[in-house]
Amino acid sequence: MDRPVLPLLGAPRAERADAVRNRRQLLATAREMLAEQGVDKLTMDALAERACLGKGTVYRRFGTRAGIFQALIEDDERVFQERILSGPPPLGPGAPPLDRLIAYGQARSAFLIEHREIVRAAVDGRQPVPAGTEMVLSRMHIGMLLRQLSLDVADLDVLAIQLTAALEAPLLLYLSAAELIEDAVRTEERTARGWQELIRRVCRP
Amino acid sequence: MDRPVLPLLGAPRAERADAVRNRRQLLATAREMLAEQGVDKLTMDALAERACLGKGTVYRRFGTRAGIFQALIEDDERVFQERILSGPPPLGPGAPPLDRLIAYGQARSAFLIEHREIVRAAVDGRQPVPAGTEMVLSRMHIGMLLRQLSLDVADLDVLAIQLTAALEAPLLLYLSAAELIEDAVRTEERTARGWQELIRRVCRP
DNA sequence: AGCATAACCGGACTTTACCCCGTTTATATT
DNA sequence: AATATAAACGGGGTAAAGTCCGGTTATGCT
Repeated sequence: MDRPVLPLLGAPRAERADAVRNRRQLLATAREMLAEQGVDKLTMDALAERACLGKGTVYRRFGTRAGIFQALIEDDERVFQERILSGPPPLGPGAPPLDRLIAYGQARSAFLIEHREIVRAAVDGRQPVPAGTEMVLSRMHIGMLLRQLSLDVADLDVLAIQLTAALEAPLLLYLSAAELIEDAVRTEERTARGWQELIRRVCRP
Repeated sequence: MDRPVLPLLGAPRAERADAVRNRRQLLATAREMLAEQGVDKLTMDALAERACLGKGTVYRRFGTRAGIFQALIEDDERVFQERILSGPPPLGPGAPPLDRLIAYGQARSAFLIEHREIVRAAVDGRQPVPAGTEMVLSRMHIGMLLRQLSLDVADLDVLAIQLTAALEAPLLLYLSAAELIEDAVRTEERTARGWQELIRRVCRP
């Protein structure tokens, strides 16, 4: 008569059905508003009202304004992650780690540029714990590929963080919005080439 | 009888004396509050009141909340910059560029860790033009040293941005506040070693 | 099915960033 | 010294973020 121990410690409990529905509803509405009016018209009040829900609900779901954008990105990241875990090489498995690493960086920066508005809005200086899980994906994947390369490096975790930062931060923090908007294509090209060269240099035996 | 053309186009005019005094006053007050009560008790109203100035003044001086922290950092950066421009080697001039590059990264990460609270508060996701001038210093200096190394690299500017990001972003975005607070010393060591190794690898002939 | 309870919901309330514009003041010119 | 003017000041006003808590509802157990 012991209960099925599925909530295996740590998964406190499955999300309630109405909660799931509301989250979907909120994310969908957020995307609509984003498409129609841009990032800064997306206020918590407006979102709640348009989704026909209370403001409290919005906050319980996402915690903070930046949290909404983090959730949106996580959502988009799922399909991106598919391409990495089971898509065709060199992005997916099958190619040599070095090629995958280069391909990953190029795909990732394209992704970040494509979602630049959301991605930047997800950065929140006030939260003590930095941003969201955004970079976890990159850090883990880059870390894994680095491990496969068996480089002679003392602290692979630190290297993974540094490379992740080199890949993502220019688009999050350092390139001016103007550069990204006016000439996204050129920026993407330079970034892609730069990444390739950086990785080649770092990973030389 | 033509006026002395000192405001040489671009320096629209010298700042008025009272404005200078008020800015100093505000920065000093901000530091006091920061030391006493931490970052998030530093509100615009509280700062204005404590400095015996109007709110409007605060905003004209700094534009935004994040702007205050950017100004504080810029202030601290001046003495840091001295060490680089005219301090003893290897940080200052005189040492080979590779050594200076490594030394710079280590000094810079120590600086960022020491000022972690302010630095993070200076990051503002809502402003379209990224952060402040914070990273300009790093990008320029790293760019200069890279140029001196005459590496065989296609796009040195991109490399400079990437390395700057690898240096700064972990401390701005990616390391959790917990790691930085609980074990700042260890974090600093790992970062410093990691930087050294990264630079060595990137700059191999 | 009925019940206990934990999770969820809503929206009024508080706090805070940021704007605006009539008033005051420093500075350059005569 | 008097004056013109551009800049700086102040503080009340707006809108948006984030908090709270009494009422409601889904879910698991009997």
